[in-house]
Amino acid sequence: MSQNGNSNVQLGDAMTGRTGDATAAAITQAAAHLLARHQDATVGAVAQATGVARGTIYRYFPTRQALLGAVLDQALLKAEHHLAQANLATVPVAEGLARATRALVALGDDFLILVRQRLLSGQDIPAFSAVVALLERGREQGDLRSDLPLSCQVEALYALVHACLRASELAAAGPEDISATALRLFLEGSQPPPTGPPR
Amino acid sequence: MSQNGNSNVQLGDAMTGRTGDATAAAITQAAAHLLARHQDATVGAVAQATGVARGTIYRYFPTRQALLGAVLDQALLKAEHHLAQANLATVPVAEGLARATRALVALGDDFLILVRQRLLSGQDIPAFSAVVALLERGREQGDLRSDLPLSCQVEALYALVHACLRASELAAAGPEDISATALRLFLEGSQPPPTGPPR
Amino acid sequence: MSQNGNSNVQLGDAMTGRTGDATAAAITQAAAHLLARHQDATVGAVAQATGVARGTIYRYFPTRQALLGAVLDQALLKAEHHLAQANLATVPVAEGLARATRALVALGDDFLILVRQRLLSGQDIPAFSAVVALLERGREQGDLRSDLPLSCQVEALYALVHACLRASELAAAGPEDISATALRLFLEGSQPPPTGPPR
Amino acid sequence: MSQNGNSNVQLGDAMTGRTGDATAAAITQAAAHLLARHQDATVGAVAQATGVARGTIYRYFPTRQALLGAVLDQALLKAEHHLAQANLATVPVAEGLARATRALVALGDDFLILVRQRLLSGQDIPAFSAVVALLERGREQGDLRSDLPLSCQVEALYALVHACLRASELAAAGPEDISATALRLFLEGSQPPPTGPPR
DNA sequence: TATGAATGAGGCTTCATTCAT
DNA sequence: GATGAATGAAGCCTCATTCAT
Repeated sequence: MSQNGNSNVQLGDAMTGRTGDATAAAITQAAAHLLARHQDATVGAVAQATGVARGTIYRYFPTRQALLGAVLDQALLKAEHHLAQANLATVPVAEGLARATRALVALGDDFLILVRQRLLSGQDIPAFSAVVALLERGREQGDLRSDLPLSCQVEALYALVHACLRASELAAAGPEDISATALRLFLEGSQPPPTGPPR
Repeated sequence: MSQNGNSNVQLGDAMTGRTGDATAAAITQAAAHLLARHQDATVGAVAQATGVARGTIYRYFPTRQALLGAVLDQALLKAEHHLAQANLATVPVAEGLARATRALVALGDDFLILVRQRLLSGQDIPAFSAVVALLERGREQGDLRSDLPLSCQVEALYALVHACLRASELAAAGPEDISATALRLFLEGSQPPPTGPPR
Repeated sequence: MSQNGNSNVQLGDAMTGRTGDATAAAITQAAAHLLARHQDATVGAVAQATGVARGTIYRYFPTRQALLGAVLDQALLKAEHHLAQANLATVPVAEGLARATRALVALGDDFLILVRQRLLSGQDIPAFSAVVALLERGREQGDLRSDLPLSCQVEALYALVHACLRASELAAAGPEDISATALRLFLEGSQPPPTGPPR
Repeated sequence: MSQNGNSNVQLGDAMTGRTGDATAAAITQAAAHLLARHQDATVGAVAQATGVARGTIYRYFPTRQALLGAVLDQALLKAEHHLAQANLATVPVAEGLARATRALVALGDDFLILVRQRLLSGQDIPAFSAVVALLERGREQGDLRSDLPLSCQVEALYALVHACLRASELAAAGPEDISATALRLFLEGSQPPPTGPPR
């Protein structure tokens, strides 16, 4: 599950009623927000954003790489959770694509992180395998065109979600609008609909 | 013309034997190649990729920022040149889009650099204004759907070119295939064609 | 009080045990000692003289210039303090000159630093304005000759203190001897006293 | 004679009528002017001030140190020449001091260079030995006070010449004024003359 | 446990020096 | 003989990491 082998401490602190995990979560969350924008955010910046001292980061994550790994793990976990809840394999392709797009948009920062990781490592993100499987099924069943490489369709979907996420950051659009736009661009493209206005 | 479209080796001045310009060009070219992939490429890495010592970089570019700026300027210049040659404003929208896509793909590394710069600065790249104008014209003339924000369509086009460039890096596809795929995904989307089986 | 006149160790905060101030003071002190001799002393040299790592310098002074500025500021502060305590304006000129000379000699390294700064910047050191005022008063009251430019007399006083400080560095003379010699050279010159041995 | 062992080439160029020494002299002259002000002037600055390329410097001086040595040698030579012409040993002390002061002032940049060198190396400048001998003779013959260390008097004379040279740089005074002022400050000090107004 | 001080490796930049033309 | 390109050693600075409190 964890592709980085990070297993955070999970000791309940009976005294203070505050778990070490709460701090760790705050750190990864702040880090995720920064890393979604600057892949080279410094440990000091993460500490400042979290509101703790630099040294505290190292109490929870032995190295910067470990922190990055934990952020990735958390993003993966969230992605897996969202996509698992979408049950992509059990619904028609059209409905599955709508759910998948909504799920990816809902990931927000974590989607950006995972996609960037994909770009850097060149490897597929395991958490997205359900999406790839959905596209494959769509091609087999004739719901999606199959005259273009699958990999291009995968990239296109991610890229469109990314683009709409970014474009909407300024436009103050809600997640529903974002995912709807991304999905329509993915399926129908930018040509005008052949007959009548788009449903 | 290479996939990068970089063909600026200007050796061969038998009179003076000056290689200064050639060295500067080699540096920016190597830097562009690296920066298209790692925005934080080291000056040492650029030097090594160019095959010169670190100090030599500073003969031509006083600071790292200056080097980055030169790479950007060169990319802008090339983009302007390619797009100007495409005469986008004088042809039908469909043909214009085909030309624009081919031009963007031909930019190669420089396209990646410009798009990343756009992402970081949040500002439009002036060299791409002809493309934006083309999309606007398409929307006005009914050649493109106008029920989605223009900015999303702009982002989508760039994102699809980017995605196809990247996807093809492994697939060893030629620029013609890349641009054709990007254009089809942009116009038609991933739905199967309405009538008859694909091709 | 040491020949350098540096006595700014401010330890002793038993509560917090903080040593930050002490480290900063140790750094500026070591830097002052080096800079009094080599204006181009390396940050590494300062670190070594202080007994800390190079990076530690940057905990306290963001840049080398900031360190130099802090050393200068400290020298100015000490000079102002010493000269203020001398009450030059409230005593006869002869007594004032004796006090001023002793104060300048007591500054030690800091005097050298300020004088060098004066040489480089070409501007007057504000902390020395009381000395200039004293010389002016002496000229007006007839206690000092006024047939030579004031600026030359100012320079002469500084130069003689400087010279005697330097000359005594090898001769292991105490500050009293140094300031007495400088004062006599300044007032009486090197001619033999007209009648009888010098008092 | 040369304390640095530099013996510059002295080949007459029959073709061009220009000796290599002319270039070397131009370089040392420019270097002397810069080094009198910034002891850390770069080779590039010297080249620019001379109006030649950096590489040309290295045709005449194998290293930066060699160039500095040559500048020093030239300054020493000039000092020896000026002081030898002054015949200090053959005239009364009073006249000797006047001549010595004029000679030192006449050295200009070279005086500054030699004095700085003295300060850095801590060793006496051989070219100034005639001045030291003159001061010693003055002390023995009762023309100069001997109740202060000789070294202080030596330092004082140099310091006063230095101070007056510097003070006059702004005041646009001629060498005669400068040396007269320095000499009076050295001999009589800053006290008002005992009887009657100064000449 | 959390903090802030300290460290040192590595990146940017300058500049003395060498080399080919 | 003169030039400008190229090099590499150091110096400045940042930042990941360790340590003492």
